[in-house]
Parts: sequence; structure tokens; C-alpha cells
Amino acid sequence: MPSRQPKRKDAIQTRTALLAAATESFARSGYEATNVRQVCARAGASLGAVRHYFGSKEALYREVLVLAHQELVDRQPVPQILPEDDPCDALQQWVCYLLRIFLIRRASHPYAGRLIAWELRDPTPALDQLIAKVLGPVRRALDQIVAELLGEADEPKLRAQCANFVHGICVFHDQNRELLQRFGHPVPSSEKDIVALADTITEFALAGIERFRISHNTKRSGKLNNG
Amino acid sequence: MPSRQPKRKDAIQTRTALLAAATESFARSGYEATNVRQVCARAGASLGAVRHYFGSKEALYREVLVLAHQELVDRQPVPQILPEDDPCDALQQWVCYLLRIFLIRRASHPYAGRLIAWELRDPTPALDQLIAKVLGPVRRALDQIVAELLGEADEPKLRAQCANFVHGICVFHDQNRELLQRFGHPVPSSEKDIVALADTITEFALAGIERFRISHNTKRSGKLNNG
DNA sequence: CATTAAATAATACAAATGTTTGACTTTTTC
DNA sequence: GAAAAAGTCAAACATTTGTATTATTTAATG
Repeated sequence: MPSRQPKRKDAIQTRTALLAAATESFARSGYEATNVRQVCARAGASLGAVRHYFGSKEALYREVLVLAHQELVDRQPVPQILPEDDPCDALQQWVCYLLRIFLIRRASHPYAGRLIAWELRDPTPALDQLIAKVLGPVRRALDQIVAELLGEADEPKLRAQCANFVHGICVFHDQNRELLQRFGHPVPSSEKDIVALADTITEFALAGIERFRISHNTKRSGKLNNG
Repeated sequence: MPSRQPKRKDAIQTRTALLAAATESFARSGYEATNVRQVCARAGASLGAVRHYFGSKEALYREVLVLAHQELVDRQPVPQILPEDDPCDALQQWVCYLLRIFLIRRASHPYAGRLIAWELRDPTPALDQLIAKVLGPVRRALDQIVAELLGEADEPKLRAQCANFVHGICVFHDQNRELLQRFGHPVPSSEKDIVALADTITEFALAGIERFRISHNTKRSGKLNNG
């Protein structure tokens, strides 16, 4: 018995290796397409280990999701808008934040963005928890920024719609990679390109939102802006 | 033998029934989640029939896709922009067109929209064909409209980005139903609501695109608009 | 050192599912 | 009307894959 792994000593290491391999696989291929046997193989563990430490594939997935979320929230806090902040800057920050989460493809990048993307594509029971902990706060931050930008024109439905538009533009670049690729517009993945895209999106969105503010004013006090 | 189906006479009917059941299932559940046995059951046919007429599940899927596309293109031609058209109206038409394809949920509505949505989500080898026949022309129409709207500011990259933004806003409402639902913003599905959403999107996008035209002008000829 | 519990690995189990086979029936064709 | 082709169906096959079982090994504990 030349290469026999120590047992009790590196137990935590086996668990950790399983989590790492599972995270990578779930992030890359999603829940359904992830194969427990492959995860075990890459972790150097056996099926019994998964059962022992987590109980089932779904439990393993939940564990992966929770850990990735924690890491994400710790490393990249949601940009909050402060009363003294310029809402235009805030919007740029928000767009940049979302694009980074979903678009950056460095190996060192946390897997939470990819896991969330899968969860949005194929919701599992874990989606609600995800919304409560991550997506909800992120979205509320956007709603607040949009409300600020709309000013007097702010109103629940319009605010939600504008936020949807910004939100939609951002996630489109992640959710439609294949399409964009084939249209000859590959999705940026480097920090620099992402910031540039964020700037363009922000400019576009600011103009769009402003339009509603203006049309609101003209409605209330006559055609102030059109001569 | 009380209820024995006629054979050769209604052969086409068996094939048709299979196609109908398969179309419904692929549109509702996607390729992977569609069960050939269930399709056969609902079509009143057996597994052998699928093998006989199509050869395999994948071949059946391709057949479904082709037929749905043909129907879509026949029934709802892509809105083309003419030289004398107002590009603002054209944009509204385009947005409305895309929203209708993806959002309308009437039983009578053709299945192509749902099938395309699945194909975008989980690309199969059929995606290329789909792009060539349907998505490509649709997108090129948008590019043309955007180019028109950008005027002198038109330039390949900016044009593609603006088109992406419009495109993204539209498909977001389809691809993120679950999320929007839980955020309290259910996606419209009636003709009336869809048109209203299209109007809002159009107004938003027009302002965004116009911003780039303006900033282009100011770059070329000084700050004409700011004082 | 013996007992116990944790840890691991090999194997078996069960269900889902696309595919294939072979027999049987109906229709066409000469 | 007999042979051939087309159509249909039930059952079998093969694979994948999550889960469960069992035995074995290791480490802690008294």
C-alpha cells in the first residue's frame, strides 16, 4: 500500500476538495448537467464521501450556493447610494457591479456570478433564498438609483420599468453569449472592456431615464423644454 | 378488435400528430426535458412511429424547429425599414414585433417564439440554422433602424451596442420571468400590455440613442447643446 | 489495547430514457 | 391474389446517473 491517504487527519480536506470540485462544475455546467461521479473523481473522493458529508447532490448544491454567496457578498458589497452621491455615478457603479459579477471570466473570480446565472436560468428551490440574500438587495439598490434619477417623475411602475431596462441590458450580455458571439459581437470579459461597456450602458440609460423626467415635467407645466 | 386505427390511409395523420405533440412539448419544456414516450402517448402513437418517421429525438426536434420557423416567417414577416419610414416608428414596430414573439402566451400563438427562446437558452446544433433564417434578418433590421437613428454618429461598434441594448431589454422580459415575477413585476402577456411596454421601451431607447448622436455632434462641432 | 465512530471505497440498486428489434397489420402493386 | 412495402406496436436493450449498502480502514477514546 504505497499511496494510502490518511483518513481522519485530512477529512476536512476531502470535504473541501468535494466542495471545490462541485462549485466549479455547478458554475460551469449548472445543476442538472453536473455529474456527481465526475465531481468525486476530480476531488479524488468516492460517491460515499458525497453521501457522508452532504447526503445528496441537491444538498451539496445548496452548500455550494451558500458558500459562494457568502464569498460574493463579502468580497463585493452591493454599491449603496448615499444622499450626497451623484445618482449618475451610482448608476455607473451599479452597472459595473453587475457586469463584473456576470461577465468576468478569470479563474480567480468567485463562482457566485455563474451560479446565480444558472439559478436564474433554471430556478431551483434555492432561488428564493438567493433573491432574499443577494438579488433582492442588488435590485433594490438599482430601484433607489432610478428613483433618484426620475426625480418628480418617479412612480412605482415607471421606476420598475426603467430598472428592468437597465437590468435587462446588463444580463443580456451574459445570457446571450452564444448569440452575440455569432453576430460578431463577443462579450467582453476583461476588466477594462467591462468598464467601457458599463460607461456606454450608463450613458444610454441615463438619457432614457431623463426622457421620462422631462416628459413628466412638460406634462405638469407645459412644454418647458420644447420652445 | 373494436378500435383499430387505419394504417396507410392515416399515416400522414400519425406523423402530423407526432409533430404537433412534439412541438407543444419542445416549446413548453425544451429539448432535454421533453420525453419521447410522453410525446408518443399524447399523439396516440408508439416509439416505433418516431423511429419510423424521424429516426431519432433530435431529428424530430429539427423537423419541429424548421416547421415552426416557416410558420413564423410566413405569419409575421420581419418589419423592414423603408427609406420613407420614420425610424422612430420603425423602432417601435421592431420592439413590438420581438415582444410579441416572445411574450404572447395565447394557445393559438405559434410556438416558434418559445422554441427560439429555448434554442437561445440551450443552443443545439440547430442554432446556426435558426440564426441564418430568422434571428439574423430580425437583428439586421434592428441594426438598420439604429444606424438610421444614430445618423452621423453611426459607427459599427456603437451601432451594435445600441442594438444590443434594445435587443437586451426586450428579451430580458422573456428570459427572466421567474425573477420579475418574484420582484412583483409580472411580465405582460396580452396584446394591449405588450404594446404599452413596447412604447415605453421605444421611448427609453430613442432617448438613449439620441444621446450618442448628440455627443457625437458636440464632439465634432463644439458644445452646441450645453451652453 | 479494545471499542467505537468517522471516513472511505467498491459495488449494487433503481429509475429514467433514447434506441433498437422483431412480429404483426394494412396497403399498394404487379 | 400474392409479394413487397409501409406502418404500427409491444417489449427488450443499453446507458446514464443519483442513491443506497456493505465492508474495510483509520483515528480517537477509555
